[in-house]
Amino acid sequence: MILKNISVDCVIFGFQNNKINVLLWQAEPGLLEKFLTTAQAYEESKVIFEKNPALKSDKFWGLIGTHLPTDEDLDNYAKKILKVSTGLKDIFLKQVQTFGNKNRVPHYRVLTVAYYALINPEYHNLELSSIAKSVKWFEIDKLPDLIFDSKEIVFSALKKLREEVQYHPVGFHLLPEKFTLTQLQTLYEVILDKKLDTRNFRKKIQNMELLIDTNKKQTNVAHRAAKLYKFDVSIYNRLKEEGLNFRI
Amino acid sequence: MILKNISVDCVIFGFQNNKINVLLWQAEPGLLEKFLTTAQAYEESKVIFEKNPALKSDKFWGLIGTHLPTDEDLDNYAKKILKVSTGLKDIFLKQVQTFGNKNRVPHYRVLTVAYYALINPEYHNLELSSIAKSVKWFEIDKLPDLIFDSKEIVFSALKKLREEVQYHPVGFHLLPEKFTLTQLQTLYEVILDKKLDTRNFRKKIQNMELLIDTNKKQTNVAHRAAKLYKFDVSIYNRLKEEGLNFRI
DNA sequence: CCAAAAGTGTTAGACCTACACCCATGA
DNA sequence: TCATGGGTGTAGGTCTAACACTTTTGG
Repeated sequence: MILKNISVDCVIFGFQNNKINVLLWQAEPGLLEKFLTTAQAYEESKVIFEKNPALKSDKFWGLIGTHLPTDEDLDNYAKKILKVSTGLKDIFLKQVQTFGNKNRVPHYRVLTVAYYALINPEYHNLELSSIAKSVKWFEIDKLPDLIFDSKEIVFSALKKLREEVQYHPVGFHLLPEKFTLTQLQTLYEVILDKKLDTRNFRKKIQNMELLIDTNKKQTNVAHRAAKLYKFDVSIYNRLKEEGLNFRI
Repeated sequence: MILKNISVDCVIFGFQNNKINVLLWQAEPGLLEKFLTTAQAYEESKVIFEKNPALKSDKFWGLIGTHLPTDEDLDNYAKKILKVSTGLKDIFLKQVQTFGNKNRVPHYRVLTVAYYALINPEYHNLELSSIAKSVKWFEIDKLPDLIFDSKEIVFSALKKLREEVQYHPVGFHLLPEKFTLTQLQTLYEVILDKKLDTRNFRKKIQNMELLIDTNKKQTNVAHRAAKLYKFDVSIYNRLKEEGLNFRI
């Protein structure tokens, strides 16, 4: 059984071509089989699809999500959606907000609990293939037409990320395991939409002692190869609790 | 009609006797009439009450809230709950999080969208009288037994407040319109659970230029009377957007 | 040897921390 | 005149902002 009045949607962010990207899908009842494990849940969801032409149109894209099955914990189910749509677990995932205006979805009263996830680019192409026809990355400033109030949800999630990134070390989740300081700086510049001073940025980062030099370097670049860093998990965990000050 | 799977609960914070207080109630179907305007919504809610003995017990207290009627916007309905339970509008109110573990409420699958509100002490006694027998302030560290996972919700809201207060000028909503710097400092000390240095605190606050001297003073105090300040609404609005750094 | 990005240090000003005494008021 | 809390300044250290050139690499 599913809860007809509640959906769980994930705003999945990636960082590619120096842009924030969002993973969207064109949901089809066929795809839902991946999520909804009982035949009944699947049938119930399908009925909802039939009633909303926008859900089936090729013109509209939507956030990855489904209605919440009655036998699933909320946070866990968001994780499950991520796992199925990207093939990944242990992804950074956080509840954004619940959207509940009464006319946000035509024909039904649906509250959407929105989450945002941050995906490491090493995994951007993994597993998407299995449901690839209708799942696609879009640059945040070139979003297609989105169903219902999904655009509002995406920008609320982005706003939340932008806030979060200033006070907690979450941005790192958008980078590969080993990254250069320039990649990190560009990431912050893109999220905060602001140019940063390279020397000051490096000093600030290095004072946090969050980064570990891997003693490796980029290869095959037509310029001086940059050092690769990873981040120190224990200091990361401490900073996550205590907060940090990244107002640069 | 109400949405049986969704409730809206408010964690209402006040600041009294130099403690954070929370407004709780012992809900009775009778009280619900104040919220649920159609007879049908009222009846449906009553049935839910009948099934959960904890809801009716005198031993347990709960957060102020009800199930969400189908014809109410989510955020607006939270405001309405506040209005009815405290008699006040234009209160600071913010969504905290949605709680959705599957067994958090016995017998039903209910997701709770939690909000927190900050109440100015000038209004602490206003209007409570109308439903007074079952609505009461409790100090945060002397909470009674709470139904379901309400205690977890209260502490999540407190954690959110504690974070919020460091980066946005929200704490002021817990003070009367005119307040002294010592009151403000005590408020921050209580929320952050940390002693602050008076001289440094005052310098920091005054540098923000958020406070306006009202040219008034306390009266009838057995010590030097403190100046009364209010805060500057335009600077408040700017800081609310830009954020501030109150990590003291 | 050229193009491209990596990497680096200093200075001036702002802000933060720690710390102790006098002032105004009502009882 | 006493008890109570209100109110203030300074010095040392740390953090921030602004700023330009040299290094390394592959082609």
